[in-house]
Amino acid sequence: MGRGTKKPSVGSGSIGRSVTIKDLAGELGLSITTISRALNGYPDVGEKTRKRVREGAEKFGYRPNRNAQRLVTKRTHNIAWVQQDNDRKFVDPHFVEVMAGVLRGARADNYDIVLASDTPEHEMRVYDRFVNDNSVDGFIVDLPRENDRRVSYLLEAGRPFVVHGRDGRTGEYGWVDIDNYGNFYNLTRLLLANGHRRIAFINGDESFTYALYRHRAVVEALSDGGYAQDSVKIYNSLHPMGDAGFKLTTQALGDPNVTAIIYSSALMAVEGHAAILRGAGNRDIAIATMDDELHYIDLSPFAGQFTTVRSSLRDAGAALIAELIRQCNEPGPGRGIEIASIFDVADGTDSAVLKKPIPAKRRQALKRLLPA
Amino acid sequence: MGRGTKKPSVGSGSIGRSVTIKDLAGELGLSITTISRALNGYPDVGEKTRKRVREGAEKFGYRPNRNAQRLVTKRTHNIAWVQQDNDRKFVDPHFVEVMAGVLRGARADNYDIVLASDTPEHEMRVYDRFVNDNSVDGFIVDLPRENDRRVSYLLEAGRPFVVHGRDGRTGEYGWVDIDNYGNFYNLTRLLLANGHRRIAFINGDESFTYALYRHRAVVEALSDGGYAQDSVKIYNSLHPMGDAGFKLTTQALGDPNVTAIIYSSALMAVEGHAAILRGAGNRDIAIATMDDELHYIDLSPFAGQFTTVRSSLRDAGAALIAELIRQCNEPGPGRGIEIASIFDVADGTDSAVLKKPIPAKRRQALKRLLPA
DNA sequence: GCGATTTGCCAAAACGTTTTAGTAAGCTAT
DNA sequence: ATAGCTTACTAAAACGTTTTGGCAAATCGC
Repeated sequence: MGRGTKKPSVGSGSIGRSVTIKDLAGELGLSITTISRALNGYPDVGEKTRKRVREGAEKFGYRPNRNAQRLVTKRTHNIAWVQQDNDRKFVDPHFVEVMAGVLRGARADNYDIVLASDTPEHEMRVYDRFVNDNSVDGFIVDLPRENDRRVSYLLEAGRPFVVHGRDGRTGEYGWVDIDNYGNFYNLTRLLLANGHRRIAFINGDESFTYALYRHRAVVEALSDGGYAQDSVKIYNSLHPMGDAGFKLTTQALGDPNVTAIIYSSALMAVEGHAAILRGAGNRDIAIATMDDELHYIDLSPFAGQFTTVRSSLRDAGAALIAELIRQCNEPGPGRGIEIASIFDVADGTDSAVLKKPIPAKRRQALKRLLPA
Repeated sequence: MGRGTKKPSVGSGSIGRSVTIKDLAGELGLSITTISRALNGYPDVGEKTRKRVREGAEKFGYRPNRNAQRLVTKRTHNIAWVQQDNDRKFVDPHFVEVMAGVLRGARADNYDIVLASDTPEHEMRVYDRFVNDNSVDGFIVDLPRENDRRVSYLLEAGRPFVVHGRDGRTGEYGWVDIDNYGNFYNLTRLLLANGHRRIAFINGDESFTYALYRHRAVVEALSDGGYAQDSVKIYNSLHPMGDAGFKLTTQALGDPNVTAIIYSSALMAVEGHAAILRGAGNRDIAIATMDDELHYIDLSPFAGQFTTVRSSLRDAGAALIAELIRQCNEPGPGRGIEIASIFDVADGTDSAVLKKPIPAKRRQALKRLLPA
């Protein structure tokens, strides 16, 4: 018995059933317990036996069935990442960059990413499914809004998750973010200090916190410096990519007094630059932009021309998955991680103002969630 | 017995173990067989009972453990998609668009996408892992090269897979592709017929078949029409995004006789357009480009100005997953699916030439793999 | 040389489903 | 009334691992 109790696998074998731990145990004359414990590094296996098992596994092509492992260990080594299937903006190209970092980090710890999408109305049922069907260990949450329902849900469900960005709530949860407020506060101060009195700010969709905080930062930099609120005019690109930079820049240039434009994304800055060349080639417009180090938008030709705040989205992705895996391994609340940003000011720009700290009361509003 | 043989779940319950089929069976006074068969639509369950089970499942929040299901059914409803972690070009932004289509299609059939990456040297070990550990039902293969090793491997392994693009081999495998050859053959003919005698072609990385076939098409359109081979100069952007369009366009404009530029991607066309405005604003350069309907590059402002060949990458993604799921359900060889493309010629362009078919011998070379 | 400890291995239970192979009860036709 | 059929349910096996608890042999201390 044992051998022969089962129909022999059909045909060429390439598609036949795979070799199981029982097969390997049979071949090596060992128990399945020993195979399992040998392969999983338990100390109660002799070194000779362990070697024999390793070689046998290699020779017979034994690969543990992932589903059986998951069933018993209750760990899947899978992380869910749910995208909104929104007709206007399905997935942001910035997402690709974050994902590159996430995938690289995941690989190091043998995790995979499970991607799914649903419409905004039904988005939560995907979380519900993943929370309840034991198919993932944790979640990545993207593009948070204030008091994001996904965060509330996952906090309630008690599952590991990390947010890329902050959702503004008080209380502990895992996030990875840059200092959106500080960066745009400083960018605004910098332009003002350099004499710009009419600035356009081409921001993203302010229903997302990253854009909301940037907006607040710009407004508060004005009031803190005693400048008129109409020193900055804010344009929003709800669809933050595409020709938005081009169109909104053209619109902004309609005001002949504008001398500087701040962009929320390098993608828009590059398009905006084209619009400036086309529509206002004779005007000298200063460009300041967030630079997420999108690998497919090379800003190097504009070095010295644009003022940039640089922070790698790929690094953010790596930090996201690292924190998430940490949460999967050690129970307890999630941690917040702030990623550094680096200023590169355009040639001829006086950057002395950057050395002055942002007023404490201002910082506090958004810093309160930072780890101690 | 039944009730009480198990420790009650601890505390608040939110993080407690989830309700199993056995729990539900106990609550409803039915066997687990009946629960399973009721929920899975088997006919040998009374309608009253089925209703009671459905409502009970809802009430107690029963969700089948996915890993247990997968273990016994040997179907995961997961599809693997492996990305190359290549420092230069991790993931192409076009990828996002395809993924949007794939995710939407996957959702309809309750599939999820499992994403992983590895370096080019180790790429195959990821396929090896997925082929052998029972964690996915099939594969999506991206950006094929000629005689792609991934295709060879999966064909050998006998696993369902679909290639986005063709790898040039004879023999049956699943793919979804546009007619790269035909589209660029026609684009070239069109420009030649409209009097352009010096054309720049800004192509992608020709180690990928999509770009290779486009190159061949352009060359053969010249020879078929009896034009000198130097009527077209080909530039390659190994890194097909970013400022490549800008730089290569600037380079192409160095030849004062150039009157038309063909782009392999709208992303480059838009950048190239900026370069033309900047560097050759006074010259009249015709632009023709592939338009993949990238949602974040809106070409509508250029309607009538650019000649485009349009085909939705999102639709391609939907076709990819549909064919893959078909393969998972019915054994047998994969099918090839060609996605339609639509020409929109720039205002004032004579498009009569497009009505003439491509010479049969030309078509044949690339058509041989099409389904009958 | 003998009891205690350590080493190296294993049988069986458990994980949570689906599927197989029934069976008992209720009908139907004669 | 009974053989046969249908309906509605179920016990038990199976999927392929990990983990628990144990046990025999080898080693150690003295």
